[in-house]
Amino acid sequence: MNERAQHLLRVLIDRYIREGEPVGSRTLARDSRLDLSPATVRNVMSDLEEMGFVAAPHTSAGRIPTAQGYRLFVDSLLQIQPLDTLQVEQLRQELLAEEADSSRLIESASNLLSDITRMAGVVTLPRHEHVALRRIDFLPLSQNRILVILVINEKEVQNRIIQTDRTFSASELETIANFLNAHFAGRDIHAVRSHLIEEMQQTRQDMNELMLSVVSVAEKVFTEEEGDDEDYVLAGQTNLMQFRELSDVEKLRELFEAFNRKRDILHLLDQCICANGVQLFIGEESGYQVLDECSLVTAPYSVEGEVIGVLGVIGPTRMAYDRIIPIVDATARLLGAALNSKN
Amino acid sequence: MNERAQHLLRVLIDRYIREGEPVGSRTLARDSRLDLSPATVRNVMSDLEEMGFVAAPHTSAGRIPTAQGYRLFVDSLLQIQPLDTLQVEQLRQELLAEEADSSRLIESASNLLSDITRMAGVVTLPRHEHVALRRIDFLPLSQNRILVILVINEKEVQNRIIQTDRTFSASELETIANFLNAHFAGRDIHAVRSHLIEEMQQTRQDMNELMLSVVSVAEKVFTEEEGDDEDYVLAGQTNLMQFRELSDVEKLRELFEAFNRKRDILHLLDQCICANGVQLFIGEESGYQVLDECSLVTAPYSVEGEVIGVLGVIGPTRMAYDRIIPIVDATARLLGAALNSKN
DNA sequence: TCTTAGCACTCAATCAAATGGAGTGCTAAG
DNA sequence: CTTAGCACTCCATTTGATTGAGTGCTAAGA
Repeated sequence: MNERAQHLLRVLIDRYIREGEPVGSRTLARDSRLDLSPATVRNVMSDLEEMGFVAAPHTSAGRIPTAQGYRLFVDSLLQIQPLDTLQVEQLRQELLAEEADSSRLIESASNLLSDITRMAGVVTLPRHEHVALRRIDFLPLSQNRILVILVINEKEVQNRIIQTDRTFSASELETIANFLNAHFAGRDIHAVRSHLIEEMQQTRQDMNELMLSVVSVAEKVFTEEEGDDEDYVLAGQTNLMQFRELSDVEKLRELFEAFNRKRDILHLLDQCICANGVQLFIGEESGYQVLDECSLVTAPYSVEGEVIGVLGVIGPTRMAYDRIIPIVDATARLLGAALNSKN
Repeated sequence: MNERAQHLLRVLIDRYIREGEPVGSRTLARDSRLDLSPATVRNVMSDLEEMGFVAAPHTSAGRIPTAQGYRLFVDSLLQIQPLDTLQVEQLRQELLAEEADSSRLIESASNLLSDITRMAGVVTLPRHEHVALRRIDFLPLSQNRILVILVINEKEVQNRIIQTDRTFSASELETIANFLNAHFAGRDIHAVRSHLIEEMQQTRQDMNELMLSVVSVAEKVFTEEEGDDEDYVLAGQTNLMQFRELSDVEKLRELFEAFNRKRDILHLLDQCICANGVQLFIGEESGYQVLDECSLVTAPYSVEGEVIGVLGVIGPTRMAYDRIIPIVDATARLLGAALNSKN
């Protein structure tokens, strides 16, 4: 595939992204500034079509890029200029607009992505490789239920209600909490759990009742912690409704249901967690039919060098990749930094 | 307006709700079982149209109900049979499917509504008339920030990060927390606040530093508490995308944006809080253009006789009111009961 | 061998006219 | 008050014609 063909492909895609209409040979010949006749361009197009980079919606329409065409485009034809510092600074301002805990930050990031790209933004919740217990508290409720308040990773609060076999008094619970806090504050929560279980087995015989209670309660708490499935925050779904190429309500519905179902999208995002930079799924590349007309631009975000999540933008395949890619990239860095600074 | 006209209107609306197509005089004459000729029916229709209960999309189409027509229909023509105990029991099961705190209950309810009606479900967060402080805890973070954990109303946990003027040590914070817990546990949070402020003014001169700290921290906490704006949980938006009458993408987009904006919808829901039972907004009645093609069926829910929120269903004006109304009604009762039992 | 002009051809989109059918309004008679 | 009859309206669908953009192919030129 020669230089000229690549150039023409680039011009075609550029124009198609801007105008949204199939590009014919005459237009392309003019746009390319190559001083070629439409006929020659047609020959080139014919080749490109054979190679699968462009396609014609019908016999007498111009050509539009295929997913494969876009792929070549972003991989080798596209030069993306990184955002200048001013823009990055603006992004940072917006992201840090409010005094924010991590979950609010995630939401901000998602909104930010959708707002500035005018497409849908998505950010996975950060996964914690090691969950350090900072503090645990119990409050008795009625009917053998206990409200457990868990502070983890310095500043994240989780609470849940657990059901126990017997009634614990307030003072009992306080004792248990004190014990756990004294012995395990700062330690990894899974380590705590296994440690407790081990301890239980070793000292089974002479275990006092308190210890037993600690274990049984802690078990409950930490087990349920496990079930904390991964998840993401989506913003700007409605932005997707203004694109001509996504104007079929039924298709749109299926797309939105996929967003609600979350599983497929999560699966895709998971794949991006190991890419060390911006990664794209263009059209059918995703492997999910609902996303056939969409592209997903993602970047992992990390704290202290460790990747803890992925964020990205979802829009029609016909999107301004050169603009979107640096935005996603920068947002990922900023989010990582923000999560870090708030430690 | 005579008996016969009412009967015909009822039959027309019944049929229109089922079939979704304008009903002509011939069909209506047959359906009504009144042994009338189409011509007679036409005369009646003409009257009904003049009175504003039905309208013809165009000259040679049948008639469809107007908002006013639906209004008369639900107010005096419709007999809704309450759900039987079996169905109610099923509802209850689903609502209580999991060990749930109140926010999860709200979500369940919303999902439940959208699932069984196949439309959109909406539930406002319960507002707390009096917010009783059960427990307050502080954890120091870096940079003069403090993590505040607030347990209110026996079992709801809120946390926020506040910024203070000076650094508080862990032990200082503990002292403050102890003070607050000892003096104010169980009291209304607003009472606590005003009490603190009052105290501050009375003892301004000889106030010790601790007391000052307590007040300044508490002020921050309780002030921000104020900003806890009302909100709702929406489910099943996508269900709305399958209705023919809502198939215009642009309109749909506006509707969804209204859902995101929340303000207008909240305003509507607020109006329902004082109705003592199911309330409807049919089509234009809502006063919001985006809802022109929609109806909103709501019911307030209450705990211990006090209304604390509203739930409802949003769908096209052409909905099976006889089925929806009792569902909304029952769900409101069940949610109230569930919130109560979990006390 | 590559490029290009020329030409026939295809196909979507648009428009106009024709047709059918569902349903109405009106009128006059029962 | 009811109803049959009739003229009329309007939508929906089909059909055919027209247009224009763009293609593929071929043969001639560089």
